[in-house]
Amino acid sequence: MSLPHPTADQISLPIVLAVLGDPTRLAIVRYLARKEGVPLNCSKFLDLASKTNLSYHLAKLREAGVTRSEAVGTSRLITLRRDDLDKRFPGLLDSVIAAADGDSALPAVGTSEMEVDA
Amino acid sequence: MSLPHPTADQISLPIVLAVLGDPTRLAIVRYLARKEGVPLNCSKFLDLASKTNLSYHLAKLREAGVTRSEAVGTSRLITLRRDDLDKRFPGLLDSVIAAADGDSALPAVGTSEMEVDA
DNA sequence: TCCTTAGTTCAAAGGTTATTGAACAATTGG
DNA sequence: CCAATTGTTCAATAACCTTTGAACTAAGGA
Repeated sequence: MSLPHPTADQISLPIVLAVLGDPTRLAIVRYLARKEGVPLNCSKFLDLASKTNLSYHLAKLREAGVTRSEAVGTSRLITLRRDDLDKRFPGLLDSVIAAADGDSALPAVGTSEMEVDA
Repeated sequence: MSLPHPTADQISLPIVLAVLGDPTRLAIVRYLARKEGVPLNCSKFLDLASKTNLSYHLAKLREAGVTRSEAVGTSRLITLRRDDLDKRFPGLLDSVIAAADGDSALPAVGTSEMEVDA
């Protein structure tokens, strides 16, 4: 873990909610939840935003404590901080993801290129 | 119900999350959840923000579909739209409120003047 | 009718957010 | 070493958010 992350107890509910309130970031989190346990690099999200913009949104998610980013080579391996989020806000992440999955106004996550590699 | 409200299926998850991501609005929702069933007028929230500012935040909550505002005389009676939120996003509201209650960084809700009248 | 109470609307200010392209750094493979 | 790959930083822009005070509307009571 190379980049600055908040500790579990520094994670703030209003900030988490505000960060998840952006459609691009919510899509990133849904994507991560689908592939839970598998660290993904930024390029997996290039269909959601430009490279520059992704860097911005991924930093927001990391700073809020929603994701963990580890530098490996020239890549960043990104994972959901489910353990810390569940400890801090039990049930919240699951109900947000379930709500997103049930919201027909949001694009379905996990089509075509999700399966190109594991 | 006099003011414009979204229908249940117009309620958008990202908008709800973004709206709840503001500390003042989150406090209002916690307050409403504590007094669930009892319609509150705006003056009940004057310890959270100025009258003008409250008008702004309550409009945001109403437009997002989080609250219902009914005009009665010169008052607005405000209630949580728990029925619609639960139908649309099961468990979300409860986990947000529980998370807020468990977040020691947020001020405790429902002290002193909550009991002045029912 | 006049005043008070309850809340909204308006315009302005100041701040933050999202997005972009260009330039940059760092690692890795040839 | 050179070049490609991955991702970040910077500056700029446009949009949106929050907060404020002053002015306003609408209802209710004396």
